Amino acid sequence: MGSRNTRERVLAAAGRLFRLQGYAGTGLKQIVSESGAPYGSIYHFFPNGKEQLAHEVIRTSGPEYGRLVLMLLNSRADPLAALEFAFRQAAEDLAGTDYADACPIATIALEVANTSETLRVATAEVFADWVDGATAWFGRFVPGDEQAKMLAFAMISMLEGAFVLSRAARSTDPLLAAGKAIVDLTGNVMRQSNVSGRP
Amino acid sequence: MGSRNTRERVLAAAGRLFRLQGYAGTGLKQIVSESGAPYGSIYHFFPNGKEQLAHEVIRTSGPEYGRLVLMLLNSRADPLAALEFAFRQAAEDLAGTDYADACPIATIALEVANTSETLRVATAEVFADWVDGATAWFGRFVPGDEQAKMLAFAMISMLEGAFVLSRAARSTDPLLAAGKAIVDLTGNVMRQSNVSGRP
DNA sequence: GTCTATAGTTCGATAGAC
DNA sequence: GTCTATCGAACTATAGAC
Repeated sequence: MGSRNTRERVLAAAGRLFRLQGYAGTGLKQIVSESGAPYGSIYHFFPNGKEQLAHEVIRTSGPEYGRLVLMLLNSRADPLAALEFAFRQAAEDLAGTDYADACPIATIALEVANTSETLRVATAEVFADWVDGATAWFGRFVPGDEQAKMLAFAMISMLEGAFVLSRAARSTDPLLAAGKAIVDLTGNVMRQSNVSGRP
Repeated sequence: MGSRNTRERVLAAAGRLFRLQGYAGTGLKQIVSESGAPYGSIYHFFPNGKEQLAHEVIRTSGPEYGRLVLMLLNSRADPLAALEFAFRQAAEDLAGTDYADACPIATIALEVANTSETLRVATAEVFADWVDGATAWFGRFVPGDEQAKMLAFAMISMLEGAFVLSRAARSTDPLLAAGKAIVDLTGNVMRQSNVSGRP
């Protein structure tokens, strides 16, 4: 049966459209139209309608994007080179997709923060997992969980914020500046911990 | 005549609702309902309808928020204390308004980045003005326009991104961590420029 | 079980009463 | 000029044919 296939095509189309137009700005008709599925499929696979569909988009594309970023970070042995590479890659992906492929859940997160408790919690859990993963990654290079967590918050906030500015300006400058900033910040934290005292 | 008054009440209600629910998620009927204005007032004051209304919201609340942040930064002589104060104040404002009062145009910016060229350009211009203002502010403490501009991008990106995470988690932790990060980063840049060479 | 047709509501926008 | 009533087109959700 193409069931499983249809379900995933609907999810993929919904994810793409939510990223591009937001949650409220995307209609179910447009989703089935783009995925080539009949309208009834939505309520067959997602009985709770649009909210359940968005919930599954958040819980699939969110962790998926987190794994992608971690993979970029782990592709370089030097942490500073890895950070620089990850942000440059994010910038190239963004510019190469007509400034569409940024964070898959940020627009939804802002839209639903005060309108749907269910979806807000789902986005919060995704971000929390990202912070945990990034904290573990930074923990390999800086001592102390507080400093690693601070760098994790800084990196993710910087990435999310730079996505807002870069998409608005249709320029990779904010993302590249954000990459330089997190590289500088991380380098300074590493340097401070390697040197025990001051001359 | 209460005309001018009605127009501003509509603008205020629209700004409030766009921040809380986004652009696509807010209906014109809800805006006139909350502002107490008759429905026809929208098309009387904003002949181009919803898009023109959003355009004016962006071009009024955007610069207004930029001035607020610059005022917070200028309220302390020490730049690091000023940065720490501004981010702490943003965190308190957010928590004190049920996590509603974050950036007035970020949600709209993400929603319209690929759907309305007119509104995208409007948000881009607001962000560009913020970056210019912040670059001038940082320029008072670090030498070189490139470094000041990098810090300006970093500060604004960090603020915007931390707003996303803090609103989703209903926690001020991301904003406070972002504040600590930009303080550290700025302090390091200032220190590096005060010391001419390395031993 | 898969899909179509449609109900019921709300949207942005406008015509026309006053 | 100010406002009300309503339009046509979306929307989400569902009932029911096949």
